[in-house]
Amino acid sequence: MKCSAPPAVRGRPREFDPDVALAAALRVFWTRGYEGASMAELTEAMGITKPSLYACFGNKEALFRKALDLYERDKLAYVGAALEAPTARGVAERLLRGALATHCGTSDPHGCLGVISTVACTNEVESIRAHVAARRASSEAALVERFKRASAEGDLPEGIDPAAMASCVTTVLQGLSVKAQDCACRSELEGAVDSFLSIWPSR
Amino acid sequence: MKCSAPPAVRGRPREFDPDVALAAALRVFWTRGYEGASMAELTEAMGITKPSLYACFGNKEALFRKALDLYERDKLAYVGAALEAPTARGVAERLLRGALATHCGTSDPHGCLGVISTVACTNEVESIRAHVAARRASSEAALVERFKRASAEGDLPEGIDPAAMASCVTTVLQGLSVKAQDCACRSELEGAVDSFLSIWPSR
DNA sequence: GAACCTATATACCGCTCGGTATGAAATGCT
DNA sequence: AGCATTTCATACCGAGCGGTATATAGGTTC
Repeated sequence: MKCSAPPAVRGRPREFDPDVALAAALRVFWTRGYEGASMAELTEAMGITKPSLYACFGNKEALFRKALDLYERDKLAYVGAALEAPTARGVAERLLRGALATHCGTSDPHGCLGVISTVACTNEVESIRAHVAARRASSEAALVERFKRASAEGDLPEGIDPAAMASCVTTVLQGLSVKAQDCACRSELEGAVDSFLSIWPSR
Repeated sequence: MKCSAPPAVRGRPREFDPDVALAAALRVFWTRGYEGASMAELTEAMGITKPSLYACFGNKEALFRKALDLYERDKLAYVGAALEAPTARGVAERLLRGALATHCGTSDPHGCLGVISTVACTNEVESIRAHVAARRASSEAALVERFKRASAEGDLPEGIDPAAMASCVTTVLQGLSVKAQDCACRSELEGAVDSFLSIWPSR
């Protein structure tokens, strides 16, 4: 088997890099939401024409799903890393600070693409909502497991229900995403995060 | 001056009740968001035709603003009432429980119309975002003042910044609105609220 | 070079969007 | 009765939407 080196493509070679184009599409979806992003805006940002987009990515929904994959892989990596913090409080702090950095930074659009998609998508694109909801559910389930472990390790006070506490943390995370979209000032959100962490129950 | 009793309207009388129609429009906006609500869906839900809608309410944006007024008057009354609770914790609890009842009930659409409008509105309808943001800002400012008073009264621990704590509470509120839209199960959100209140700093 | 394959560019499709012109129907005023 | 005025119902408007047909340009393989 010698199928490597030059991919040996037949026909005219593609003039754009799909990864670069997908990253550009992600920024548009992140800024406008799924329905707010028009094909015209997408193609312009990606620097390609509509037939090229459809040939390479399928259709708008398939493009969005690929963008969502990229988003979770690149921008939501902090979530997985946060779960490995040694204490429950450390997990919460990494999650909240990571959300602050990701959704309220200077180089990327503000807010969370998942939240935007969940809140904004209506009518026909319910499949996207379901897709995003499923991912979030699995992410929250992992946090619940992590907090159950923390509870067993005596890392959370006995009166605290791990699952409810995980739900509380994700609630704050999603609230931060909403506020990041219109407040624009990171300092206020940092205050909210600091407050939440300051009332975190000590073991 | 005898200008009362019969309004003495000239011309063909209107065949629908604007208040009822506006309430129906509110439900549509609440469910679909501003951009997701089409004029066809609105007119059908309101039981009137498009010319009647435009004659009575102006245009889609004006209709939305009137619906937003109705929403805040009818559905967000608990916010003002919450501020009159005797303690800061009581204020927070009334706000959170009120949000739960309003955004996660059985008779109304789930989620918060303000959050939906902020997150979903893109492009041209930025004026609506600004309008909603201004209202939320004034609401949050009132909460900050209330917490400052609580702090002065020794109702909040000294290490807690009232403004940051207010921001934290509104963050949770908005997070609840997001979760209410896709989780559907109120019990989980009650757990999040209970957790938050259970870690509330005692004076 | 010829055959073949694939990406590009342009123009176009049907559809839905928010918004409106037009004429008929229903009331109060005189 | 007849007129003025306002609402109602139907049909329509231009614009933008997601998606595509067609033809040309740019490559590899033989």
